[in-house]
Amino acid sequence: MAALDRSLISRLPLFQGMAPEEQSEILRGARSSRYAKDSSIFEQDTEAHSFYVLIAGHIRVVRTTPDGQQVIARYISEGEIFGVAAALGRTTYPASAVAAVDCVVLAWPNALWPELARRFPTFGSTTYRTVGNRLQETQTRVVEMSTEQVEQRVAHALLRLANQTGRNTESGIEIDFPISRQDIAEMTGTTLHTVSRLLSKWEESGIIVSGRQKVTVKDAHRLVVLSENRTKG
Amino acid sequence: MAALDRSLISRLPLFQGMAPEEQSEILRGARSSRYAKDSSIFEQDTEAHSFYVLIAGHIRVVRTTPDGQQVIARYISEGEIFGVAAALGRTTYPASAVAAVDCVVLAWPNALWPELARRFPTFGSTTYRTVGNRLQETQTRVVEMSTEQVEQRVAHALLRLANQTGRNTESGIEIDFPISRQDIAEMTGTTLHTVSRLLSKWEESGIIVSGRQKVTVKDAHRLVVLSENRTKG
DNA sequence: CCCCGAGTTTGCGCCAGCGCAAATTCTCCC
DNA sequence: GGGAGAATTTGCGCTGGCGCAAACTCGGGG
Repeated sequence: MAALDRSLISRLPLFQGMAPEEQSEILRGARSSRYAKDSSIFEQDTEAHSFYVLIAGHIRVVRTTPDGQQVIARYISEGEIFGVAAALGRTTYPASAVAAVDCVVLAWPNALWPELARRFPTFGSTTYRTVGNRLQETQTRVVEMSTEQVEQRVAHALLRLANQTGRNTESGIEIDFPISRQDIAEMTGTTLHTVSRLLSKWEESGIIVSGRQKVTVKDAHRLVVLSENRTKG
Repeated sequence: MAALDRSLISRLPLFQGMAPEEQSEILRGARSSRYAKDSSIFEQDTEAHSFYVLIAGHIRVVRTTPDGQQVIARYISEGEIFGVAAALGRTTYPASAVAAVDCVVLAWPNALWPELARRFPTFGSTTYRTVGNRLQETQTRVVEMSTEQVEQRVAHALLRLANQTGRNTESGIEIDFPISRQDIAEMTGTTLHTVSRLLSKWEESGIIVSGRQKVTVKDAHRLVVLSENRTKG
């Protein structure tokens, strides 16, 4: 903890509106760790012992089916809380969390959750607001998978990534962590082949530029048009 | 409230492990209402003013897309809490709730949530456990839609309905509220035609019997086999 | 600097499941 | 008891997107 930049941490949305001494109190219970790229912070279906805040990096939350297929539930960005099994009364993690790049996280033992939530209501309600957002996002994804074509879903996914984790560069909005065609396929319920074909097409028409594990959105507006392109119904 | 059977209410899982006087205290803030079949308890995207517990009946939670397509998010059974926007810091409902049959519900003004959650931690944590379950179920649904064929998804949906709201009869497990082919289609991301074809096939092989807005599972085991039948991957 | 392997692209054939349309059967209301 | 509308069934043709396979390309490690 001592090594971490306190001012950086106190700027996190999770701690907004809390007095500095309250923040310190909460942070006292945490321990920080680093995770190398591709290492896992926790594994699906294992005993949940901690909840986390991502201080630096990007994390992929993945669910694996019994026959080994993977589905990416979401990406976690800096400042977000994750692995909140404790807050929802679960004893195991429903998915695995894997570092998409080298990461720094804070971890609290689950045993501390009840006390923290009681003593710092802001902390609790911010967490539950996050849970609410995720529930709604997940439901939105169900709706998309039920009603949209693959092209629209991939367009939506890219737009979401660009908004949540996009970095503005001279050439457009670049997704600032390595993401493969396979990853995008696992986010949208399709195959890497189909994603590759779509990205090729979009690159040809100047909507994006892409490379190995890299996508830059050049023309978000046209992507929005694609994502709304009704074909069913 | 006075008219309602107190013993029935105190038996709800939501109130388990609470002293009778605590239950009374909580119930004091509630008001009960009836909703006729097909009437809506609340509407998507409207200001959230209350949270609810279903005392009797079945409720369909539906999300409608901008172009009018509907997706059934879930069914609510007796005893479940729903419309918990307040607990998740939301100001509007993300979906509509429609009575699948005539219903009786208890409603609390959202303003009461913080106080209730603070004074009755059991009540709060039970609610959040429910939210956790729903988040996980919703994610499971995303995984299913990503990795399974339509036949498996419909089989899963029927099994889930049979488990959650099934009524044992001499001829099998009957889903005890009216459910159309269209409803099943909206739960599984397919069309009523495809659902109809599947149910016809299953009826022919004796796995189910079905009629107008009615499905009875006769051979759950074979349905499980179908739901696990790997074809992709 | 070159090689290896992971990531990507692209072609080709096929089929699950959708859209459309029409016929049929309940069920409830008059 | 009969009619009307809603729900369901079924046929048919088509296609989006998947599976398979092979070629290619990039980037990092030796």
